[in-house]
Amino acid sequence: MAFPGAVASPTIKSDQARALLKALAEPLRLRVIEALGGGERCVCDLTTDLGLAQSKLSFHLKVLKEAGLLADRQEGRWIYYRLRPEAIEALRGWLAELGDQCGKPAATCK
Amino acid sequence: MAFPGAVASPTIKSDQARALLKALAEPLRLRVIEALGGGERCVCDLTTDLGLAQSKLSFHLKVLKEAGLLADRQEGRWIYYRLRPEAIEALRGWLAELGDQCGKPAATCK
DNA sequence: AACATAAATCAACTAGAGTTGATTCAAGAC
DNA sequence: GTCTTGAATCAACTCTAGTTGATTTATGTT
Repeated sequence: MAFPGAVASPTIKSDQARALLKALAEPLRLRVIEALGGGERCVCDLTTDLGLAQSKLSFHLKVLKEAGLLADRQEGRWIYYRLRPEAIEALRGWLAELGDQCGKPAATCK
Repeated sequence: MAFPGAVASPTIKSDQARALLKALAEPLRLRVIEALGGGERCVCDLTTDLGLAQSKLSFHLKVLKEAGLLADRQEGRWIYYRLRPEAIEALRGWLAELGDQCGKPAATCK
């Protein structure tokens, strides 16, 4: 579980952020994310939409899900994946903190 | 050059975003970024601060620089690296767009 | 000039991430 | 029950990213 007991998520840890970054930093996975931007889709549709081998897509969906970026849902024999915008928002928050580190009253910060 | 002719940067492309994500998604590189959060430092200080082999650090600094996250400056025989907060900000902006895709009047978005 | 030091680069190696095709598992359909 | 289909899993392989130690380049010192 990527966000154990997380509801909103003002702060995530460095490790969680890294998992999100790593998951997003892959061309195919980014295409999957973008494809799911338009809404929930089943794996079968995604394979044809993106023109990917089934096992390949399955591998990347697993990575994205484990990072917390996707959620899934079963309906009959189809499995639907959808984006978890909270994850992206959490990453944005983390980046904001990272950016704010400098600009603080730090010693050598000029 | 990571941001050709970029000044602020309301919008970066998917490829640039991926380069940033990939660069940040590495434990050592994240440590470098955090170390530079306190301000500009020379390579020699970073090696001792982070306890890294020189060539190893040099490799990662190059990746970070090519992604646009760092800038460097020479002073005598020392080379100082500093954070480029614009890059982080650009990534945040890109993530915001990504998150906004859903929530739009898209067809199957429920 | 010779020497010393900071940092980048290179070649050889290692390890991890992604791919491939086959197999397995589960949920209908018949 | 058997058959079909959607999706996950697995083992073998490939490829890329990162590591290592040595070398090179550049700057400054003596």
